[in-house]
Amino acid sequence: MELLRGQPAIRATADLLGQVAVPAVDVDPGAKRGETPLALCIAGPHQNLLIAFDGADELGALLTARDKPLAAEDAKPVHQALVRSWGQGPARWACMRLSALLLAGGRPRDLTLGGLSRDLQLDPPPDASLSFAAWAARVQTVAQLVNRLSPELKRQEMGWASRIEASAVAPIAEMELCGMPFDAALWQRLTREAFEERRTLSQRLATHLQTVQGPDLFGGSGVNLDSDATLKAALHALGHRVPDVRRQTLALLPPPLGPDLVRYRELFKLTSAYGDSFLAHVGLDGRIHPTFEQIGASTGRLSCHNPNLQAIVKGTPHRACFRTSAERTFVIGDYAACELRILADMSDDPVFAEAFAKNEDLHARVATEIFGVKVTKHEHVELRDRAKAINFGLAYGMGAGGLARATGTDVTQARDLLAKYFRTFPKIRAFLEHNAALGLARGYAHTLTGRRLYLDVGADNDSRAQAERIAKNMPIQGTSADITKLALAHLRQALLAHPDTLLVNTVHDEIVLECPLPKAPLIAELLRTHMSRAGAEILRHTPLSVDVVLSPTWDK
DNA sequence: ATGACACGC
DNA sequence: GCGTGTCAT
Repeated sequence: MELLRGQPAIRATADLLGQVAVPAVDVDPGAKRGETPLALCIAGPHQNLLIAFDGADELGALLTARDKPLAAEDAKPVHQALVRSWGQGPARWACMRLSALLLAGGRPRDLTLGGLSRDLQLDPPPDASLSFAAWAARVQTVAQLVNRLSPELKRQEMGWASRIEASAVAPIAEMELCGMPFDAALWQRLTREAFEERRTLSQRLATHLQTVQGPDLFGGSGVNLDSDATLKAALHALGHRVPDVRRQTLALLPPPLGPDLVRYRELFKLTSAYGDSFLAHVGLDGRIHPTFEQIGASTGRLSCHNPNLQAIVKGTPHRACFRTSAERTFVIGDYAACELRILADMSDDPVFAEAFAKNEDLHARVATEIFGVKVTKHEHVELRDRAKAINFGLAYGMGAGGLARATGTDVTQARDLLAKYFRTFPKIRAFLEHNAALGLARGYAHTLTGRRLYLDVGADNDSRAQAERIAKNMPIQGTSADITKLALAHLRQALLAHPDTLLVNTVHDEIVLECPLPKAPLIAELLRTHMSRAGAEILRHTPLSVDVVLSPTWDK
């Protein structure tokens, strides 16, 4: 097969782009791993081109400057390869994987090219490693599949959700390339200190526990503090009848044993998850480059790994290791009470609506309504805490059991509290129960943009209750994900005019930018504008308020 | 491989 | 409720 280059390649590409609305593209496997790209394949359903990837800038402009999306089997790595070689990529992608994931709606499905071809009764694609011709045939199959998946998404009322996913590919792909600026030396120092403290603490704990167990061969206590089972046994031997060795349980033990054990477990976490394994993810540029899964959770939220930047402990020195250079700053945008505002919008509850319109302290307002006494951040704080626990529980789809665990009460009391809550907010109860009934009847829950999550409803009561919780919660959590993804897409386009400003991270309802210090106020306004605009596009009448913070480190 | 735990939202 | 990562079994 002919490998085109130079002017003939550009002419052929222009021809193909004129004939095919959404052509599929792919780059060679090495290019996806970050090596210099060798070859590019562009295909329509009935034609294909193979092009030598030798720095034809004109080709890049041709592919990325169009208003229409490009298609790919898995768009993110292709986008990254295009950005690495041309400094730019298209604004939207018709990604076969993401489309199939949306249609699957949380049900297990074979997302490979072969599997999807079989599902849609297309000819099985050949093995790409066989030849250039086989590769081109595969890319052609991608073009055919995307042509079939797109109308299916529309038919299932997921056109809006899929357009959001299509425009979130570029910002997410570019965020991975950017990474977060990171102070590895500081991290190393913190880890070393944690190791030291852990060692001395483990020696002190050994002398306490030794009294029952007796010293082992090596003079230690014989109790492996890192093993839940042995630690529990040792505590039983000392007469502490603990049900488990969770932090909350250990905290109740008398000093110095209790506090020491709590601190030890803390340090254990810090030295394992945050030790050298974390440093392995520092790139050659000194920055941390995680991997984002665009539809990582069944609700539509992103997931993050290697490392998981969504689980960095707040309020610890470790967080300050994410730090910009002196002449730059983070601009951190955070949706305030996002899930609750979505709940307010979707349920049309008047009290919630008023509280958010006036920007009141919602937890205090809810507590005042439920308990019939005036509650503020200072008066009757314990009542505010209980209201807050319910509000959070609702946002996360907790049942009475979960609420009891969260508040430290028994299930009866939790049920009581929930009943009181729903008497006070009948609209919220109606909305949640409507969602549960509709979800079970239709077999899926959905967000405001049409994103679906299919429920597997078993025969038993537990499985039914589980499905109901998901049906109540997914529309809220999933709509939050829709909004954040839409904001990422808007921001990516807006930041094309600010090449010195980078999109570096996102954590569910938070977006982190990095820019030069002098333009931080401008970027802060831009971040706030686009985040609230995304909210306004999806929610019907509840404004989303966005807290924006400027900081050289990643804390708020 | 799996369960327990701890972190985030 | 949804995730990821670590360790011990």
